[in-house]
Amino acid sequence: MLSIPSYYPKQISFPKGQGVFPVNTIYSKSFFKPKSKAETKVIAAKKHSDSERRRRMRINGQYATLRTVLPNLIKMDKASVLAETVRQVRELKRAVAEVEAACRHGDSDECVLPGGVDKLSLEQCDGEQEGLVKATLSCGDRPGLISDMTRALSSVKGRLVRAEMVIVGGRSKNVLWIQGLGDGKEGMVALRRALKVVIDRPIFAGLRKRFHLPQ
Amino acid sequence: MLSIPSYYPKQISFPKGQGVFPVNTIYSKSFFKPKSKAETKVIAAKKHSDSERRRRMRINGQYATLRTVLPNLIKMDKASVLAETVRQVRELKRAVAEVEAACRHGDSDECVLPGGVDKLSLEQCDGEQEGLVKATLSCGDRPGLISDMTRALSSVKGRLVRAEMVIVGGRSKNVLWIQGLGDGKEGMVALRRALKVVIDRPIFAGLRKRFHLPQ
DNA sequence: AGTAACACGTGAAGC
DNA sequence: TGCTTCACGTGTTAC
Repeated sequence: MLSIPSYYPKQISFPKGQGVFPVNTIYSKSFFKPKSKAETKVIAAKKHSDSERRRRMRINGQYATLRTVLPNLIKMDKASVLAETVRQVRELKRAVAEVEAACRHGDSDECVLPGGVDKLSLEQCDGEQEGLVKATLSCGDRPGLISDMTRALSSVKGRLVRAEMVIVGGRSKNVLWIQGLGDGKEGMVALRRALKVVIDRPIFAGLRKRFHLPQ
Repeated sequence: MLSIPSYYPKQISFPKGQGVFPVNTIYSKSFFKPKSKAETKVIAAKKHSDSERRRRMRINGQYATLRTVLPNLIKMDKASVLAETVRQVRELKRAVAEVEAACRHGDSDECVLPGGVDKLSLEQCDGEQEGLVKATLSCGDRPGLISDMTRALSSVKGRLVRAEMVIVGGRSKNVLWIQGLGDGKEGMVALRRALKVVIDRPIFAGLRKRFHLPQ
C-alpha cells in the first residue's frame, strides 16, 4: 500500500541546466559548428535522459489510467497494481466464459428437452400471394438471435411480411414469410446463405476469439 | 514493438561483490564490531540496491504474467503492455455489460410480448394431500434462475413434490408444489421470503459490483 | 532507527 | 549512426 508520495512529478520537471556547457531543450543552439567532444557528449546525455524521462512518463501515465479503469487499484504500488490487474482480468475472462456457457445451454437442469438439431428449410408458397417464401429455422436460442435474423433479412432483396417465433427449452423455432425475393432462384440462394450464417454463428464468437477463452 | 532484449534478466543476477569492502548477502559478517563509517555506508548501499533489484523483479514478474494472461502483449514494450491492457480491460468490461444487458431484457425487438410484472403467489392446497402448498412465480428469465430456485427451496423446510416451468419470450413462469412446510404460517412466510429473493435478484449483480459496471 | 517505494541519470544492447 | 528500451545503482521521501 502506498499513499501517493509527494515526490511524484507534479508537472514536467524541467531541466535544471546544471551542466558544464549551456544546454537547452533544442539540444544545440551553439553557434560554433565544430562542437567539442565533451560538448556533444553532454548534449547526448541530456537528450538521453530527456527521452528516458518521457518514457517514464508514458509508463506512469498508463499506470494512472489503469488505476482509474479497474477498482481498488488506487493507493497500490506498481507491482500490486499489476498483480491486481492480472487477478481482475482473469476474473473478467472467467465471468465472460461463464455467462457465455450459461447462455449457450442454459443451466444443466434447464435442459428438459433434448437439444435438437439446427435446421433451416425454405419453401415456395404457391397460392394467392405472388412470390411468397416461407423460411423455417430452428436453433439454440441466444441473445441477439433475432437481431441477427433481422440483419440477415435486410441483406437480401425481399421483405418480411409475417413471422412466428417461439423459444422453449433454450431452443428457438422461427417461421418467416418473405415476399419479393425475385423470380429466379438467386433470391432463395441468397436468403438461405444469409440465414445459414445466423444459425451457424456460435454465441459470442467475437468475445471468445478476442480473449482466447477456452473451448 | 520490441523483440525481447537479451539483457532481460535471465535468472537472478547475483551481486558481483565489486565493492571496496567485503560484502556478502548477509550484509555484515565483519568480525570488527565497530564498523567504520565508510563500511556501513557501502553495506547500506548494497542493501539498498539489492532491495531495489527485488522490487524491479517483482514488477517485471507481473509484466510477464500479464503478457501471458492477455493476448497480443508479448513483444510489446512496457508502456504498450499497459496501454493494451487498459484497452482490453475496457473491452472486457463492455462485453460483460453488453451480455448482461442482452440477457436482462433480450434484444429490444425480441420484446414482442409485454414485459409483464414479476409476481409471486402462494396458495394452500386443501384437498387429498396434507399440507401441500402451490407457489406460482413469474419473472424475467436469466441464467441460473432455476439454480436459485433450487437453492431457495433447499433453505426452507418443505420438499418439492412437483414443478412446472415454462420459458417464453424471455420470461419464465414457474409453478412449484411444496409439501411439509409445517402447520403454522412460519413455513409459508419463509418460503415466500426465499422465493422473493429469487425474483428480485438482479442478473449478474455480483459482476456489476465487482467491476463497477454502469447502471 | 530502517524499510519501502519512487524518480532520476547512465551504460548497454537492439534496430 | 541515432533512437529506443531496458536494468542498474543512487538520492530522496514517507511511514
